Amino acid sequence: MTSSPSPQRIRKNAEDRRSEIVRAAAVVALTEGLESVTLRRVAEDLGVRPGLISHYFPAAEDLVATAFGATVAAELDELLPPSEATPLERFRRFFGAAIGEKFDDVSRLWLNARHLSRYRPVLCAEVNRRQDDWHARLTAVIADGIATEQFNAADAGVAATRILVAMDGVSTYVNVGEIPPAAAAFAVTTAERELGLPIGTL
Amino acid sequence: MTSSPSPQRIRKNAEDRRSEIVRAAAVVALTEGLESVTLRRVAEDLGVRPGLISHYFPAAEDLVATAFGATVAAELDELLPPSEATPLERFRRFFGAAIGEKFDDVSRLWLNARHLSRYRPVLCAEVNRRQDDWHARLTAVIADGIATEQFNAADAGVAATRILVAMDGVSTYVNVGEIPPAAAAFAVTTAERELGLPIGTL
DNA sequence: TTGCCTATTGGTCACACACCCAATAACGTG
DNA sequence: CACGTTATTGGGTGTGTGACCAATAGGCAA
Repeated sequence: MTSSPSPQRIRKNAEDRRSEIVRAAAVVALTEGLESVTLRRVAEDLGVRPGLISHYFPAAEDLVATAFGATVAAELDELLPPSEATPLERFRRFFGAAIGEKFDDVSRLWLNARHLSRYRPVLCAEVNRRQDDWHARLTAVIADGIATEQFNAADAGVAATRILVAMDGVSTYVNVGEIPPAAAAFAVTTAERELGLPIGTL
Repeated sequence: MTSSPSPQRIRKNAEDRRSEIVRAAAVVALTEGLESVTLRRVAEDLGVRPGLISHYFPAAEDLVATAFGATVAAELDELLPPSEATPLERFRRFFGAAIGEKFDDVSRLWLNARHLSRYRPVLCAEVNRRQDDWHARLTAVIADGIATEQFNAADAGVAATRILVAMDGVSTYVNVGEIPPAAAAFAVTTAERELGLPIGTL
């Protein structure tokens, strides 16, 4: 006698169920990629029928975009949180956290999303939104540093853009073997140069 | 009366047929993405049965990797051909050609391949190979420039890596709307700095 | 010309996907 | 307690994929 397949249906509050779905989708997105975020896959993880996911996300693409957005927003808050610390300290924290296994997963996710944006307009819009969030948050920190004369840069927005481009360039290699040291250091080096900091500060 | 579906079978030399298949797959890869390189799709483009593609590429993944490799190799030869020109001229030609619609397609392809490498080991190996080709070719040009004192850089290989990372960073945005000017200029700026050239040289 | 090799066909199989819909059961409200 | 809303199920449809295979026919060599 196998354990009962628990055909009991548990009815939850709509909002709770929805966020539960998004959370499960986000886990799949982060660990296995956005292509693996399917109605079946998420339903299976939640021990629920695929039709239920369809009920909350009539178009599967919306779930994918939402899962991406939720994951990336959480990561931004973790890497560059609102804080009383000095801009320099915040940057140190930022680059300190931006290494290691977990960050690689997020890099993979960005790469994934940027490629998939080619085919999925909803995801594309979400990527643009989150990209702008990052740029704005980074620009604010840099502007603060310029105002307090800890940084030396002509234009905070331009500096933010360049730092982000450098980071995106490095994370491009996340799926293809080892990242050469010269490439890995490029992001930090770029930041130090753009912010007018001595080498080795960050 | 529709035109006859031409059920006549044309038997070609194996090598010719094979390269014909790779060429068709490369076109699909460049215009519609590596995910669209399927047995059926390529067969349809050639007016042939899917089984025939299977005959030449028993594993579909091999065709995908081959199509990517062929496309990228051709692009490298076009952008950075063996030449009698000076290193500076070759760089000017390089960045001159590295803009416009066609190059965007190649950027998309790289992004595509780098993401897909996450799941497909054969493609991953091919990406690494082509990446090394690019790095080697670029390093050679830079080393030439250093030897003839047109460039000023400590390490040709490191300079090449940094320039490539910057370019990859910029091309990251190819699928997501407009590329901000500050980002677009970053690749050229990086090259000028790494090669010890005055701004605006390239 | 005969006969072999294999390029090529035509079809099938199993799988995974999104989407749709009718039936059902849980929950809140009267 | 009865009723209506809706979260949830179960199943079906259509499409796309790679892989596999037996039968066929084109071309080359003896």
